This record gives sequence, structure tokens and C-alpha cells, in this order.
Amino acid sequence: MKIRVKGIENQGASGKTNSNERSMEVLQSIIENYIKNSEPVGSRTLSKTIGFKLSPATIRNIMSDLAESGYLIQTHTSAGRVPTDKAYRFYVDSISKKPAIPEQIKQKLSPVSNVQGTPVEDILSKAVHLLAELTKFACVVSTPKQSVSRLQRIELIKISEDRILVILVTKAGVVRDKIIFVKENHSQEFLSSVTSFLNEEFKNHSMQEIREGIHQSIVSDRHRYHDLLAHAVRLGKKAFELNQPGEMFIEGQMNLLLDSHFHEQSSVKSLIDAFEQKTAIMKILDESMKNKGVHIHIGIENDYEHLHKCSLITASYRNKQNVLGSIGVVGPTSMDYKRIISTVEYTAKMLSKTISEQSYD
Amino acid sequence: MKIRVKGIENQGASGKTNSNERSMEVLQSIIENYIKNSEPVGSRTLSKTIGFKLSPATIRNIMSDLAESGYLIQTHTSAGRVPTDKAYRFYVDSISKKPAIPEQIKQKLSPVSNVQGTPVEDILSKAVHLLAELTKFACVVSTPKQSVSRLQRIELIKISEDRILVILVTKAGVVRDKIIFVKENHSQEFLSSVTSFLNEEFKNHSMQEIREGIHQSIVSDRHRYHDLLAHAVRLGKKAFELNQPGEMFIEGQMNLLLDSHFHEQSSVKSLIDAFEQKTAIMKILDESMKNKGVHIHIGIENDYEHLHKCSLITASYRNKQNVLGSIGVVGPTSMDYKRIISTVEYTAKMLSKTISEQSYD
DNA sequence: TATTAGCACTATTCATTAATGAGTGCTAAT
DNA sequence: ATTAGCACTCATTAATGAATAGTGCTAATA
Repeated sequence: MKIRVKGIENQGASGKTNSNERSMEVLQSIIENYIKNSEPVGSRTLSKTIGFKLSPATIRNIMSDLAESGYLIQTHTSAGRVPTDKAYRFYVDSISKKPAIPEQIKQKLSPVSNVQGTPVEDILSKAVHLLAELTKFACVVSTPKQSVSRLQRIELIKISEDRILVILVTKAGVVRDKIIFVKENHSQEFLSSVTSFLNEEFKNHSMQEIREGIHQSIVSDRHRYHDLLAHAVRLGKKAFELNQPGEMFIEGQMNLLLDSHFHEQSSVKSLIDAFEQKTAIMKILDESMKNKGVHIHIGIENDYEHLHKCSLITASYRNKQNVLGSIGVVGPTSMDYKRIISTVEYTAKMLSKTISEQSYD
Repeated sequence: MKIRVKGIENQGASGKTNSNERSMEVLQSIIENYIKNSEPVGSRTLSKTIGFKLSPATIRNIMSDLAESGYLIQTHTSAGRVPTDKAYRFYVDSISKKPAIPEQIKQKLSPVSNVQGTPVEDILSKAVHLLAELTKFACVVSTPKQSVSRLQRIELIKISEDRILVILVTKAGVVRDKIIFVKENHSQEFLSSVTSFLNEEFKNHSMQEIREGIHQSIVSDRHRYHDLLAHAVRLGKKAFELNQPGEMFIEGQMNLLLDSHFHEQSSVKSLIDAFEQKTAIMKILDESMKNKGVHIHIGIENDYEHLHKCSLITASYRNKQNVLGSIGVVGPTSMDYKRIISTVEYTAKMLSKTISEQSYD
């Protein structure tokens, strides 16, 4: 009985690197072929596309091995083969040099940096819109996390007898507003004093720290005999307590529906669900903030079941000081990884650059 | 040769009101049947559903007439008949008493009013989200038009040497912020004076009026010798000149894809286009602000070609003083008009109520 | 010994055909 | 004026068979 080298996996064991490298190349070709045509690829077709360097029969043998090792599957007996998520994982891991960003993409994305005094939200929304247009998939971006962003300035404005408008400006240049309701009818002068106090006390601190600081103050009750400070602390508590769940902008969901891979009824429903309750995607974006560079989640690797037929490519954006959020693409597992990865990476870079220029440190 | 009464249209001419009313009832039944089952309705089926009051043959005759008058079409010779847009128009015009809002819907929508100090945008986004959930179609809402809304308060805050944060609070409770860049390094005290001036001068005026007023001032140049005022006017110009194009929130686009009517490839593409460049839908929402009540645009009635297979149901929302924007549903022409109309109407009502409570007049 | 050609086998896809059935239109009977 | 009856139409469905693209295995070859 013949024992065939199983390719890739037992590279070390057999030492037959030669045959192994060939397997890898074949696998790569198969994947690229499938990414391009979205059709199962057979031995003959492949032999042709690689210029008859290997005969269909040889390729069949290799394919058989690759299938056995879990890199390929057949949809049915007499069909060509299709890469598995494992194959895609191998593929993206083996990408060494990223392709240069085409000038066209750079041009398309240039509007992201043409902004002066534009709210950060608008920049994000513009970026995610362009990304969707470029990739033709669904794209998402998370807004800067409030808890980590540091205070540039707080302002309290009396709007009516019982309402105070709170404006928070963060170092990242994000402006948040909230109206708080109060029982006492404070004068604007009084509010100005409180404002000064809060600014002096908390400028450059993160929201998280500020909340904790205020909490401490209240617990220790050390301002008991000082009216202004007591009020300031109480108002400050209200002002800072808005811990909005991070938001997320979505663009180009509909793009996915033009993709042949999502034509089955069931996949569509899955996707709708995934985008409906945004938590799963949000979680992936949050994860992506922890490490630098591009993050890739392929199909089954996603914890959330409804995303098992999708791949997510994400990258974080930042200002000079902090990581603020992430931007990413949601597409079929058979996406053109090389192109998408470099597009996402470049977009995140542009975003970081633009936002850094607007930041206050 | 027999001359048959052609139903509906020549009511006055023939005087045979009886046969005419019957035609109308049959048409109504056909429409309701089609709305319910999304399938061409034939004479036999209909005879059954109306309890055999009329024989299939009679119904065939009536249907034939209705088809001739343009209320029905056949997809092919041996198929049942399908209502045309003209039929839907007749149908919605003949709806007399709106159905009561089911308690379930009221309950679902109650979160819209459970808000205190929530930004208007969040209220809108909540409302449109719930509406999408209830109707299972795509829903849109336009944010309050800036130009018509009146100023409650403006605030200028120095953020860094060359940047001033402008906060505009409108009577409707909408907060807008923008950062403007300046060459001179104004002190915060100076900005406070400017702020007071602008507030005194312009409170309660619409943005449109304010912009015109400032323009006048500059043209007439009457503050030439007064430094504070000259600066105030110049800063004010910058502050108020942001004429953001009205925004629009979209929810539940994906819902449309589950609808059998949009399964054809071409319709899907049309829809994507329609939502991509939002102008067409925005225009309809704007129109809807001009008159009270619910507005209905059926299929071909829409100017924009990509919406020819859709119907839009819209209603404006307002505070005590002004019409602010509109909310609406985009669905297939064969939607359940009675239900959707009353749901949209109720949602708009709730929205108006909630926002009125938060407004400053 | 690795590669390849050849062949039997398998499953999809596509076009053709025929049966079914829902629906119409017309005419004659009620 | 209404309805029963009948011939006719056309979409849908299932069944059939040919064509096609693919595999796996074995034996020949370099």
C-alpha cells in the first residue's frame, strides 16, 4: 500500500518539503481560483490555470490529500472542490507581502482627510461609507469608546429652569451632549463656577477615572460643608454618568445580498439577525482594539453562529494617544482577502491620521 | 351586442349604482386577498372567500371589466389577476374608518415616550427602529430641518488656541455642535460677550432668519467701528453657516429582502440604489412635511423610477410650534395598507408627543 | 518512484416531453 | 342578469435522457 505525503501538516515529520510546498501552491491556486469565480474548482481547470505544469491526474492526487486533511470539501461526488475555512486560514496566514494600495483606492478614500472641523462621527460615517463602496461588502465602524477617552473640556449650560445642557469634549475631538434635569434652579453664574471646578479637577482624566473620582468624593463625603463643591460633585455625577453603549455605524448591508454566496434563504436570515442585534459584531470590533494591525475572523472561527458563513476583517483606528475604535468589513468567507485586508488597513490608517489631526494632544 | 357596465368609473353616466358598488366590493376583496396571500387571485378562489355570494362566472365578468378599466392585470393568460397601482390607489382612498391601534402595537411603541433628557436623534432612531420591527419593512425618518427650527441658545466655547466649539440648541431640543477654526486667539471672556450678544439678538429666530440677519449686517457693514460687534457678527456667520443637509435614519432595509415581491434580482438592485443615494426618499419625506396627516405614494406615483415597485407611507411629526420632520415606511405596493397606515400615524403621533414634551415652547 | 494517461463511474445540469391544474372567455341555458 | 358548461391557454411539475465535468483507480511511463 502506498503511503502518500499528506501535505502541509506533516511537513516536519516527513521531511519531504518538496512535495509539500507543491501542495501548498496547489491549495493556494485552488483558493484563488475559487475566490475569483465562486465555483468549485476541478483538477482539469486547475491544471489549465497553472499552465499545465502538473497534469490533472497529479492534481487529483494532491487534491485528494488536501481534502483528507480538511482543506477542501466536495459539495457532491462529481463536483470540483471548495476551500474550507481551514484553507482560508492557511491562505491568509501565508500572505507575506501585501499588495500595494492601488492609486484608485487612495483617491477614493482621500475625502476622508478633507475635513476641517467636521464632527468625528461624520468622519467615521464617511469612511465607512467609502469602504463599503470600495469593497462592495457590508462595513462597520465603532465610535470612540467613552470610558477610555480623556476629558478636554466640560461645559454646563442652563437651558431652562429645570434643564442643564452638558457638553463633553474629549481629547479625541468627540463632542457629546446630554440634557440633565435638576430640581434646583441654578443660576448660570453658579453653573460657570461648577464648570471651572470640574474642568480644573478633571481635565486630561479618562471618563472612567472621573466617574471613579466622583464616586469616591461622594462616598467620603468630604465636601459636606462646602456648598459649591457639594453641588459641583452632584452635578458632575449626573453629567458624567451617561455611559452610552458604544455605537456602531453600518453601511452597505445590501451589498451582501448581491453576493451569490448569500442567496440561500437561510443565510440571508442569519445575516439580518446578525446586523439586527449588533452585539456580536460590536464584540469583534472591541476585541480588535486590543491589538495592533489587521484582524481576521474566518467563518466558523466567529463565536456567533449567525456569522459562520462570513469573514470579518477589522482594524483599529487611533489618535496620537489612544486606540479609539475599529473599522471593518463583513463579507463571505470566499472574499478576496488580499484586496480587502489592504483596503481595510489603509482606511484605518487614513482614519487615524485624520482624527489625530483633529485631536487635542 | 351586450354592453356591460364598466364599474366604478362610469358610475354617474350609467346610474347603475348597484352593479357598480358590487364591482367595488369585488375589487376590494381581490386586493385584500392579494395583500394577504401575495398570489394572483382567480374567480373560483374569490367566489369561495366571499362565501359563494357570486358565482365564479359572474366574478369573471366583473374581473374582466375591472381589467379593462385598468384596475387589474394578468401576469399571463391563464393566471389569476393582480391589482394595479390604480387599484391600490382606489383601495386606500376608499378606506373610511381606520382600524383601532392594537394594544400590542401601543405597547411596543411605548418606549418611545419613556425618555428624559434623551437627545432628539436618539428618540428618532428608537422610533424608526420600532416601526421597522412592527411593520417588517424598511423605515425612514428625517431629522428636524435646521433652517426652520428656531434658536433656543447658542454657546461658544474655546477649546484650543485656534478652535472654538459652537453649540446650537434649538427650540425643538436638538443640539448641534461644530468646531470652527479661527485665526485670532480670542479669550474665553471675549467669547462670552459674543455669546451673550448673539443670544440676545437671535433667540427665538429661525436659523434661516438668523443667517439672513447676519448677512444683512455684513453687507450694510454697520458695525464697522465697533470691534466686539464686528467680531460677533463674523463669528456668528461662521457658527450659523453650517447648513447641514437634513439627515435621515434608515432601519430594516433587510426586511424588504425577505419579502417575496423583491426576490427578483432587478428589484433588489433598484432598492439598493434607492437607499444608496437617499435624495429621492428624502424628497418624499420633505414633501410630507407640508401637509398634515398620512401621505401615501403608491408605486408608479413616485417620481423616482427605482421606487416604482414600492409604496411609501409617511407622516410628519412636530412639536407644539413647528413641523419638524417625517417618518415613514417603504414597502411593496402590495402592503397591508390599513395596518401600515395606522401604525405610521400612531408612531408619528407618539413621536410628536414625546418631542413636544422636551421642546422649549 | 513520481508522474501521467486511460477508463469506468457518478452526479449535476440542461433540454425535452408529458401530465396536471388553475384560470379564462364564450355561449347557451336558466 | 346570472350561471353552468365546455374548450382552450399557459405555468408548473415530474420524468426522461443526453451532455458534461468531475472523481478514483490502475496500469503504463519517464
